Amino acid sequence: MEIGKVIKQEKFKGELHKLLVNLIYTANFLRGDHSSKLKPFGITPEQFNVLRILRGQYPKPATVNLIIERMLDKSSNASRLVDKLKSKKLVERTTCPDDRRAVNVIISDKGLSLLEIMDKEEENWLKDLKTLTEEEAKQLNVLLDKLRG
Amino acid sequence: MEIGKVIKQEKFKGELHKLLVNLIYTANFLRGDHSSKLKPFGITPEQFNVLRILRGQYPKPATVNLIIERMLDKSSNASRLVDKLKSKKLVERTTCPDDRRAVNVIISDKGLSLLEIMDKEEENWLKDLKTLTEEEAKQLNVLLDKLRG
DNA sequence: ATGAAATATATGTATATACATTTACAGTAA
DNA sequence: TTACTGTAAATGTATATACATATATTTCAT
Repeated sequence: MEIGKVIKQEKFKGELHKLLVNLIYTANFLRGDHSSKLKPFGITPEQFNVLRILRGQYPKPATVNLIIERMLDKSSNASRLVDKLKSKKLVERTTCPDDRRAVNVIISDKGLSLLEIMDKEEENWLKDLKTLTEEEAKQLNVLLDKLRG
Repeated sequence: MEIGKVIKQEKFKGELHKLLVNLIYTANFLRGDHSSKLKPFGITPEQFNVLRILRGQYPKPATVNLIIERMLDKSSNASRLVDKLKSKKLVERTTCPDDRRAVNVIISDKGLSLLEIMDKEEENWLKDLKTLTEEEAKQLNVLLDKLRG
């Protein structure tokens, strides 16, 4: 459905303005959707994001800095997110021997197997979202990249 | 910059998967940007959103329900947002005489003039984002609408 | 080696969010 | 009327977020 109809507000100052509204609405929509898919597994989208970053590094450790650098939402508090994941035993955290200010965070076996289960869930989620062709998705990616300048 | 480079993670399970990541990243990016533009005026993007909804209704009042229906982020607590705006004297709230469960919320003169100032700010913001042509923005809008199914 | 600046992470704290529950009222059927 | 169901908004509460600040180290200039 066209975004103007969705939010019952058809007045926009041009396509770019409409696009901002559309993007924020769509991202919230997707985040809510994603969030409810993850909920049964007891993790939030941000925690999921961190786990994936850690799996990307595995078996190398990641520092909190590396996590921040790669996170989708920079404003989240990576240190406390790691804390949460540690208390769920999904990651392990040790002080970095080379630089005692830093910490080495590594995804645990439990974390890896949780991600494996969730990979399948994500596939299903993507299937539900298959309203776009691969070509259209590609086009969207190009335009979003361009939008960020 | 291409999203894979931005988050230093080039492995995606296809364009659709990449798109989800790109959308969430881009929306966070825009929200952060918007948020910092609004900060000098002492309001958050969500409060701004509510003010705009109220201006759209003006001079008719809006109920909290109408606000929720039109908000970009449904999860926000509209009742408390209205509270915040009221304490800043940007809106007025009265119980609805026809239905004493409901409230009539209406944007105040102070709220209207704040929005007028911010309209100009938003124009500048949009100018900064003019990396897309009107045609490309239009195309993005169509694709986002399609994505939400 | 010593102190100043830079860096990595953690913490304090105010505010915001998510979600369940409550309160107050309205509509409706026996 | 009474009791039942539905609805609008407000509230309680646990958790999360934003942002400033603190702590512990490292680096670098002298």
